[in-house]
Amino acid sequence: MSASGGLEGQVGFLLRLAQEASFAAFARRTGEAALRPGRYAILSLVGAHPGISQTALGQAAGRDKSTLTPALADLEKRGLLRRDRVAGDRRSYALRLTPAGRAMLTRLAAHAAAHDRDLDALVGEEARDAVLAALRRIAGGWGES
Amino acid sequence: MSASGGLEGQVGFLLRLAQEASFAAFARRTGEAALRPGRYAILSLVGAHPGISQTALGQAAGRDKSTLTPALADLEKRGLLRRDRVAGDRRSYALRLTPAGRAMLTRLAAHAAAHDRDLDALVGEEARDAVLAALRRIAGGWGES
DNA sequence: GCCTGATCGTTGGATATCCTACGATCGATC
DNA sequence: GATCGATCGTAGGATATCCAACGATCAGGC
Repeated sequence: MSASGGLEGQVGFLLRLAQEASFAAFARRTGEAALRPGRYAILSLVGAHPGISQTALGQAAGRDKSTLTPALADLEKRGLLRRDRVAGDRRSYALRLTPAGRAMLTRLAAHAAAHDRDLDALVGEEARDAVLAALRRIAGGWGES
Repeated sequence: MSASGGLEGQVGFLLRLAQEASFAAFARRTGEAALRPGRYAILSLVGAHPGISQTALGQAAGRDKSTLTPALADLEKRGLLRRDRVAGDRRSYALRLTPAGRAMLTRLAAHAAAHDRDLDALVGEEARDAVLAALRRIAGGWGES
């Protein structure tokens, strides 16, 4: 970009392209036609925090809580997750994976590990830590170390 | 993520968070309430390639051509860009910035340079090149070097 | 107990994305 | 010149995103 010529134009643009390419490669790898954006993150987070609320899940996922409404409905409909009302607080749901959800998460996690190795090959194991650290800083206060 | 535990879960997730944070910071910096996703990229690319077609622009921007239709209509409506039919090919438009569009691009480019320096401060000048190279590789065949 | 402010999750609306298909147009072939 | 395949850009549809506002519910203070 002759007019801009800076890192921002490039890093912002590259971040977007890299994010889309990474997700597309991951989706291809899983062969999961129904793998939609955020599903793996949701399954991972709920798996790691059984009983988590939708508000807390949204915060952990970096997504608006209203974005989760249809995504959770989809996962529930597919039998991968269930929502139970919280005792003593009829406003809230406790989210938990079903056995099918755990099985799906296990499969996706295996694909994620393989995807991880592909990314290592792309980026180089040495640069990996630097890239992760840089992304965390760019993301801002996320997992600061 | 206890279940996943891999780079993919993290790098994919981090790429998304980093991309959103970078754009949000850039938008705040420009103070341009009307700065919407892709506008800067479009202005930059059209500025650098006067006469470019919508199809070529979509390819350069990494966006579907149908995504550009409303974005270009918006920029045209705001008087920042104009679309002229191509002589000898009534299917195509030649895209060009207007003087107002060039002025807008100049302002945004200045903000982009400042944003660039902020990113340098976040990432560290030394890591910068490594990060850019890594993002290019992850993005796949984009500006391979 | 009643009142008030806060919270949870949903809904509606606006915007952005891609995919498919379409009409208009072009280029090559006969 | 007519035909056919390809291209350009648009439209429709589906999905994902966030923001604001809402109804139901909860907690704290009086």
